Amino acid sequence: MEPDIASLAAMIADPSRAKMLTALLSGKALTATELALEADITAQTASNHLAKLLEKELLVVRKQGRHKYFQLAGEHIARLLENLMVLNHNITSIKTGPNDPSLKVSRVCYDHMAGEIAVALYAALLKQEIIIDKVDHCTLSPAGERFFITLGADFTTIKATTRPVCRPCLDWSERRSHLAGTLGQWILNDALHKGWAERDLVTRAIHFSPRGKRAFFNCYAIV
Amino acid sequence: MEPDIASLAAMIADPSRAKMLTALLSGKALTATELALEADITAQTASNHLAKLLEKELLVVRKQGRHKYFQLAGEHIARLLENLMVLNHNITSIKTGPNDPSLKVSRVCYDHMAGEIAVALYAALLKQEIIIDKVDHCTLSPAGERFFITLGADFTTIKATTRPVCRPCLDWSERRSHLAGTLGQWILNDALHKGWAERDLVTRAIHFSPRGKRAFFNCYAIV
DNA sequence: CCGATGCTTCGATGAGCAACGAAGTATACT
DNA sequence: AGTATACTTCGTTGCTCATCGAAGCATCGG
Repeated sequence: MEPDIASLAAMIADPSRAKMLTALLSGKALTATELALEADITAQTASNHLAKLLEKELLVVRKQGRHKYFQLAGEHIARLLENLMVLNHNITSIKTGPNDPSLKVSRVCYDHMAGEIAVALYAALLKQEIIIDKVDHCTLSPAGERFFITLGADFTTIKATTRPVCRPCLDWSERRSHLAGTLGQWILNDALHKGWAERDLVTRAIHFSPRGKRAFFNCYAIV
Repeated sequence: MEPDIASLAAMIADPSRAKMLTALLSGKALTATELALEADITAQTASNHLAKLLEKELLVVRKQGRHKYFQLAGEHIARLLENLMVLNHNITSIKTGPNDPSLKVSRVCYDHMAGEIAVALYAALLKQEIIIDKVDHCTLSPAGERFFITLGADFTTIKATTRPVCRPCLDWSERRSHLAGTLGQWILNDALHKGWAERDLVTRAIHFSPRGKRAFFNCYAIV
């Protein structure tokens, strides 16, 4: 028979679990109590939910002393969640984008950047033909690879995984593509590493310093 | 705040609704009673579910006399459902593929082909460089377009929509890509039109005649 | 060791909601 | 018109499951 999509969807259908999952979209590993706080429930119920999410393999866990660090089981789960956001966003809301303005400008999407700046970056990379776009996918051009090497990117590690290097990821606030994949990951890490931006300690927001933003825009020729 | 993915997921989380939705993955428009039968529930409860699915815009409806024909609201919904299938499939079952052997061989996925044959077709198109694959996307090569024109394809209509012409769609039984998009749609319609295959009247299965299968394999050089 | 912290198990409570029977509305067939 | 068919509305029932309090286990810090 057809596979059982209901039980998987049910994992996301509970509001508390949904809150936990979206919190984990930050890519950070969070402890059980942090997730309980995030979802506004007690530790007991959170424990219950987390057990279910583990059983269905939406999450993985790493035990460290008396803490348990939970993470999304992989990019595929993150993609599913973002997919749901895009669909639901298109459906329910007139007002576009998140209410929190800093989330709208720049935020983390699993392990890469999303939001206005990320969408502008994607457009800039396209314009310079660093990446080549084909409706719903993209590739890195040879010139693009050279460009990133001059920035200090190490393509032996970027290409080491089975994950694609470039992947367009639909931005639920902008409804346009931004860059995911290992290269998207590298760009975020690089910007953080160079001190151009910092991750918010509680939300998914990414805060650029004024200088950092100028440097970032200059580096990638974002207009 | 973050968008509300829970309520959308809840639509799919109910087993009866999930059955209806998977039935509609056939791409066919089904009436309320047909869907009630499919989900093994009475007409009243089905009516209830369908109202919810309409409200959340997972379905669209066309009224025709005393019948109401329901369809998926678009390819985006179909993709979401197939995504869920892939994930759930990878997670829960050891045995790969559907139990029904004819579904495993060939079935409809919204408006294109899926299953063993469709996966073999995708591989054959790749090998002949009719389509160019890049991990998670693909494009039609110029030679490929000429090839399909000799088969009688009309690219003015194929390219008329905003939908991509080629799109890889992960096959939940084979765990490999098959071809979606308007070209995937054309291939299915063409095969049906030429009498190589017929759609099952009740399930999503596609039945190739022995001659039809030979002709299909020969046409696309499937090995 | 002992208290504090993080997480889990158990049992009870309660709310949400899927399900259906019964009755109502709309359309079609003759 | 009159009956059958398709779908909807209403009210009731009953089950599932999220929630939390209480108590338990594990780990850390002194």
